Amino acid sequence: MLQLQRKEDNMQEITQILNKTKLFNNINDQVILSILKCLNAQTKSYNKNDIIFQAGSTINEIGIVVQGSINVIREDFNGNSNIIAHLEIGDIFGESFAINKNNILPVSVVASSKCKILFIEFDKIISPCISNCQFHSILMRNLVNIFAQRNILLTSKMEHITKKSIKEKLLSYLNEQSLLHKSDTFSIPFNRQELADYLAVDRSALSSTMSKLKENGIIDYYKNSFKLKR
Amino acid sequence: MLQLQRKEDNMQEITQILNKTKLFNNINDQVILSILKCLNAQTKSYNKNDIIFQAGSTINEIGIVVQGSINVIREDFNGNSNIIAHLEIGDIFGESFAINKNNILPVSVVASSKCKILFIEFDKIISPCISNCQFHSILMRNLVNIFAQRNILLTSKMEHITKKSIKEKLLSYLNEQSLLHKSDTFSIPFNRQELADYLAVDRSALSSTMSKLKENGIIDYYKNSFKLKR
DNA sequence: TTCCTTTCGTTGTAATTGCAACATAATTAT
DNA sequence: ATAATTATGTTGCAATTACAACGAAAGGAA
Repeated sequence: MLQLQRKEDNMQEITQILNKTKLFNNINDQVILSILKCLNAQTKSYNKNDIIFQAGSTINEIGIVVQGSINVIREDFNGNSNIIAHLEIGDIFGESFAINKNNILPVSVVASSKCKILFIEFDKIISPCISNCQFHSILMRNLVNIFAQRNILLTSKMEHITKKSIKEKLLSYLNEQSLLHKSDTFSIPFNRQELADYLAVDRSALSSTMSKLKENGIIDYYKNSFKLKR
Repeated sequence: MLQLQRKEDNMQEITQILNKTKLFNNINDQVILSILKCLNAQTKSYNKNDIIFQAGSTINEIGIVVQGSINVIREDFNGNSNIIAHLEIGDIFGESFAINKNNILPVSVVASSKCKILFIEFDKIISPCISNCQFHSILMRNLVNIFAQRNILLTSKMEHITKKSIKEKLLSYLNEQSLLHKSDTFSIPFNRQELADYLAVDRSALSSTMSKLKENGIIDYYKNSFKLKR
């Protein structure tokens, strides 16, 4: 059963958590406090398995986990539910959907433990506040930054994954890394398993492909250090 | 050779184009004109093959195609260039990178024909303007909407594509469509080839998979109308 | 209608991949 | 140093897929 508790929380505790998030990046604690007031941010507490957002609905608030953890799940037509993300303290959710009431949630958000969520109305973030506080625009910029960053990551990942063979996927990724490092020699932030997961391929098949590429003199590598040859 | 021409354009013509774009959605022509002035938007003309944005650089302006067309290309380490997008009149580019000077362009933008680009400084969009014009926030909202929309599309596509078999990819997609239509019967906006491209699989292999699923009574379909059974 | 074009389904084959199982190397803990 | 754990490489096989080629069906145009 869903149980909600709405109460005035100690916002100072929450501030400690928020100042480590991307949304409140570059904003000091006192200012965070005043922004929270200005935005009329509210917290709600949930028990394990309580539904925070329901698939099929629309929302107008973004959520930030300030205690406990939550799962983002998708239920298929047969009722099988699938965890597609696990979010912990400091993580933000709902931002892509809260912005537009035409966006229907394709997933549900469920408390995976006793947790506390800070909600902020999207409208209040996006509209200049009455007092026209100068830090509002920093918050706004941080928000757009979060979107842009995720967009860049998703787009480039998509480019790699849509290639048809493991070889192509890998080289697509390595080429991008090479470009970003402006060098044919660079390190990547993944181990083999993580790289395989990122490229959505089997780890051993990836290892095998890498070996062949090394054998053919196309790449060289040791652990997570790579060199593109030719 | 790169040839730039900067001149005062007939902004009224451009307004006709802009009012059909997502960025200037819900903004009428006169207001667009005043926004363009407020943002000090500038146009530049390019000849075919001129470089508009160079990979490896950083940018602080978004671009909107108002004449001709452009290509987004990625060059690999061997110098082979790959067209990854073709943009036409009304299309926006650079928005994910202009927001943050730490974001290095992994792609180049090149004129694929004689073209004219409208540039708007991202800072001017994101910071409240001095005259605090009321439509600035609409523009801002439209921008964030563009980000959010693309995010949603990319995220769900990613979810489907990362599945390992064609069957799983297809069912993942169909389940989502079913959820969005809130029905087990629905139409999709793709023909077979487009669906195959979207899921990054071979068309005939997709057809074959679909036939088997129909045979096994898991789905039913006719052209682009589908029904999930059980 | 008839012709033409596009879309879709089917089939066979070669190639690729996932998977499991194991070997080896590297890292960490004791 | 030794043991335990983790990361990486290798191999064979079964399953899946891409690809090409073809034919049927559907839709449009003359």
